[in-house]
Amino acid sequence: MATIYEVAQAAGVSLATVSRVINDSDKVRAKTREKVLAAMAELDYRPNVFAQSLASNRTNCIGVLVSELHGPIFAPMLSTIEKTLKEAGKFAIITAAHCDAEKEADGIRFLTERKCDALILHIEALPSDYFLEREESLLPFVLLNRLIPSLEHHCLSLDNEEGGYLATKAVLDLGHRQIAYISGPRGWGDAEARLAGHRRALKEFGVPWNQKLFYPGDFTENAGSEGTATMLDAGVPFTAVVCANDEMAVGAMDRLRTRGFGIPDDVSIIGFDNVRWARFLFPKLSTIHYPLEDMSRMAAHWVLRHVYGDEDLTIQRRFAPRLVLRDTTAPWTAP
Amino acid sequence: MATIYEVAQAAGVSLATVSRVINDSDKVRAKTREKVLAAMAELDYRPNVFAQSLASNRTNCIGVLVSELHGPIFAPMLSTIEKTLKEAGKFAIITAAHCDAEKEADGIRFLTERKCDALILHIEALPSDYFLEREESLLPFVLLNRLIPSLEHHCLSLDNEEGGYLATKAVLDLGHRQIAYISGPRGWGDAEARLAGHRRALKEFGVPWNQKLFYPGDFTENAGSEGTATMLDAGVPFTAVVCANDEMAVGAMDRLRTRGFGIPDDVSIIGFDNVRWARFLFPKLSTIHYPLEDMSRMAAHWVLRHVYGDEDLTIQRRFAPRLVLRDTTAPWTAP
DNA sequence: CGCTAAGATGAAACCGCTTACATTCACGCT
DNA sequence: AGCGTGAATGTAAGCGGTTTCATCTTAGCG
Repeated sequence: MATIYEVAQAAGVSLATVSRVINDSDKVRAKTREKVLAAMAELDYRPNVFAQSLASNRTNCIGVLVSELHGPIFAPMLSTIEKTLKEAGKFAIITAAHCDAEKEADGIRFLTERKCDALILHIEALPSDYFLEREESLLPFVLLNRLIPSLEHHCLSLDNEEGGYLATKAVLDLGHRQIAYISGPRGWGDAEARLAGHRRALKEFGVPWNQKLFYPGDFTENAGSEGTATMLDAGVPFTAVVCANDEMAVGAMDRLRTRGFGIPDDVSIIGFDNVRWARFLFPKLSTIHYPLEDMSRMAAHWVLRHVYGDEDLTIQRRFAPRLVLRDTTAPWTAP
Repeated sequence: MATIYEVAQAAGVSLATVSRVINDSDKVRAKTREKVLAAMAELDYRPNVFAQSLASNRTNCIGVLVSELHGPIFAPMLSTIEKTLKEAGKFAIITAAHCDAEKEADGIRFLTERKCDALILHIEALPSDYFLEREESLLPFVLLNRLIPSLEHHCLSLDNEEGGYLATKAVLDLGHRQIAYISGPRGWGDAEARLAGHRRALKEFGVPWNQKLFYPGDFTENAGSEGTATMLDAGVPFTAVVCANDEMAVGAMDRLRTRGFGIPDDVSIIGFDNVRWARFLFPKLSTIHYPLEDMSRMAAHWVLRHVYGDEDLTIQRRFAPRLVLRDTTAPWTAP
């Protein structure tokens, strides 16, 4: 592979000049630039990324850390981030941390070692303090889907509470009053916020909280199924089940069906996230739309704006969920 | 950030020695090693990846090129590859090429510029010749899901023909004789092979080919839906539809349902791929299992074996699809 | 036509590490 | 004690760029 030195020779200039045309910033006479470009083309020259990064201490890489590479949330997220960055000539370095605090810290360390210009983080386990303590020392970072009070500038987040509210309000508006709820893991920000929204809706409609219509799930299909069975067996009848994500809604649907309930004739179901396959289900799943692509794109824009100085980009930090009514929800009418 | 030089000073040795303990290969006296490690810990030293790569011309990075980062095939594939490599202390650099020959070539160029130690490629558009011409000049590479005759060593592939055969045979075995087929894009290797398997099964059972029971799709849900409508309108009755992937099967199911057909009572459906949500559907989708995780892991192993010399790994290059019978297929009995 | 200043180019010092080769060290033997 | 030897360590030359600063052009102007 040709080096900058050979290009310089071929073009009859010094390496400094070649370097200048590579970083097409400095003043190089048009004629000289031509010569150099010609030589570069001739030799099929490609700058050595490592030498560049070593010398310049810049990498044009943005580190992206997520819990998993697969899954209906992360995969589209990565896809959007990568695409947006690539369009801006930047490159994403992706790593997975598997919802483990230590691995998340490792991941951040890894990306830092790689001298990324910035970090886009979807943190699941690391406490907010981690970032509060490091606001200054860490590379520039955006947190996707977390809202840390005094760090708002770094946070892009979905209003999960509002989403939880919208989901439950949707079935309340349809006349349901006996509503079961399957939550995400207790203690997780998203899950708690969605639950809080649920409770707010109940309160607003004057429906008392009933512990027997609550099941603490873990966002898996299995939890949806088990939770439904448990609540069915608890003896308190319900006409709707609100799930904190679509995955659990699938489990709930399946279990209800095997127990002989019609959806939505006997029981309405609503999920959360609006993952791609939600509309593949039968009946098509009503759910809360999580503007995942918008948020992912915005994370990339945040970096382009704040790290690379693209002033044209406007940054939105707070995102609103949206109700998507499909076929698993129906009005409730007294039998 | 501390440099190797400072570590050397702190430990009272030369940088060469520090370098030796970093690459813990060479003979360093145990006591010296201790001193150096202590100094490294003391200074919280992290080697500069770029300086290392520049000097050594090795990166510990494996380039991975796929069509998309999202989707039920690519996301799990990336996830598995990344995980396997990480466990071996290697790192994946991931890039997407969006099914475009030029972008695929760009992607390979990109990964080559980054001086990856090897390439794992899921190529969609680039012709086999590209690789035949470059077998020598390219970085070590594995092709996922393509079988190029004289390049078998580089190819991991699924027996798509056999998969196509199994799918159609499954419904034939159930007594169906009027079988519609929705294929993938004509000209794509996978799609053509699956179709060939379908035809082989038909022939084996003495069922004549009927052009009206064939619809050339494109692997999208919409194609499944449109294809089904088209064939329904063609006037040739059918009792089963075999789809070249699960996505199209969803479309087919939906369309059949809106036209008033029961699944599987009136029409059986079988897909291909066994994507994660296939069992979320109702009825649960019968399909052909694509051993995606096995193949992805094997791609990582190929690299560990052939590039990093891990002799313990055995490499399997050919993978067999497997029939997964669930609830969308039922025996056909004359009305 | 000569002088000046701005603009274009070049020389050389780094960036932080690896590695071939030279040097030193420690130790067993005669 | 002196020597030979292999192992441990040090020296210094890159790896391929960027960037500061000095030097050389060039054009404009009196």
